[in-house]
Amino acid sequence: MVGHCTVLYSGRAESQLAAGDRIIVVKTDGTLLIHNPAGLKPVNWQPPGCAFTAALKDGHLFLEAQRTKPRETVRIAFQRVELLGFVRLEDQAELALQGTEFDIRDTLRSRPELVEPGFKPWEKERLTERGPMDLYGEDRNGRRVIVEVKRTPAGIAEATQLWRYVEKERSKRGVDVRGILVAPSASERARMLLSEHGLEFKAISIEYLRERAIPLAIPSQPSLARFTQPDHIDRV
Amino acid sequence: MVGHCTVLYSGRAESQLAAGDRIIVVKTDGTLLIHNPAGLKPVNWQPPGCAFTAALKDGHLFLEAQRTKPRETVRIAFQRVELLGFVRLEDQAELALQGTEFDIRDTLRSRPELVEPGFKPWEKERLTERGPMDLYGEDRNGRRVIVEVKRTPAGIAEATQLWRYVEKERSKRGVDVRGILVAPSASERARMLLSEHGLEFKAISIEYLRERAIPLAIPSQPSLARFTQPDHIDRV
DNA sequence: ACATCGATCTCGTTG
DNA sequence: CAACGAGGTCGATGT
Repeated sequence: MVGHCTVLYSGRAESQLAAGDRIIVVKTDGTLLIHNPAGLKPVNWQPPGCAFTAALKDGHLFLEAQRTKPRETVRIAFQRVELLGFVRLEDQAELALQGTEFDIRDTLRSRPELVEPGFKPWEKERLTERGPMDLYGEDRNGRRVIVEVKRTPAGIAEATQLWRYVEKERSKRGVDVRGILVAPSASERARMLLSEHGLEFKAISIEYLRERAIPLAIPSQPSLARFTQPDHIDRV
Repeated sequence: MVGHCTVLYSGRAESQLAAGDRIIVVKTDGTLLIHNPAGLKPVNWQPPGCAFTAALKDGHLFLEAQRTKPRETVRIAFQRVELLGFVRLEDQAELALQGTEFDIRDTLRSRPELVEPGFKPWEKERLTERGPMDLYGEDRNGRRVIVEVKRTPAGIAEATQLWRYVEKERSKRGVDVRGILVAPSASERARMLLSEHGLEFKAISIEYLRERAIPLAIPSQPSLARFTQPDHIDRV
């Protein structure tokens, strides 16, 4: 739908939105999206699973989306409906995505020398009382090594995360536990925190890793052949 | 737009999406949204600021959205266009939102006794080399107090965040620095980490705080009167 | 149901 | 511009 409307939200927080033109999407799984003319994120929304009620009063359309757990309500009052389309959609396809942290961790597990020559990872996602460690193993000298992997530039929060794991492990096993933060880069403060606690940073090039990644099985999609870019392009 | 299409994404990561029916939204600020029939989040997207190119080839529509910084491309190949609407949207309204962490922090700053009787906060956000602290001040005995506020149940990450701030302050000022995590609740592991480092947890009720909140100026919106729920409701 | 963590996070703020 | 942190985060995974 497209229309001129006001929006009220009440639940974990509260919000009010005065009259304006918006794009509204209602999905069959109980999702509601209300989009401004600009911006990526919806100005208001409701996650899947909510119940819709609609009503007409004085020639105006009202739409309400309610969900429980938590109890939240979004109410739309239309002053004018500009466009209303109804389409039954069919979509079996699943998104194939490569380049996630998960991929990087798997690559490093099968090519541990990229972290450090002699590194022997024992486990990935080792669960501890301080949370799950990305990689856990030992170095060439038999010292315990905890590795935290990031696909984006690491900040102080990521350094702190590694510190959290290592500190507990050291208190249990003694000081002989190393911690390595593996990321494309690290902020100055992140490096500071690492060095203050005897932790290490290892820069990795994502592009380098991608070349060395275990080739992932991409679902066969003959239709993708259609993506050959055409010769003539019209600027919109 | 609504149509049967395939989607390729390449940029910070890579993705392929086989043919299916989707809802596509193109905004004038250079935003692209591609939505599955189900789910809140778009299956593919492009943030504001990208350039669109469109083309027809063999009777099929192709749409490409490209942005720089980082260089990313989303390409859509339509097998069939089910619906195409074009509307010029006008929207001056700004969302008014209450109940954020910012609101809670302001409430606690003007009613510091809700954190602890005798607590005297000094500044709103104290910027340090370990990041900005929510509240900083002293208790009734003149001891330094660092407060980290959360509006949602606190986990180990939130406890670690407070720990990060306090640890640095202690190393500079001596051990006499207190840290208090203020949140609706805290996980078992979060409480464990706090107690292991001499930090404290203070439970607050969001509802209680909302009642005591400084009344916020809600923008005058006469149109909101239209939100009176109608008598007759039709279930969709 | 809870806890933890990644995300093509996005978004605002601040230095 | 980078960095840091919130988000009505969402969503996926494991206990």
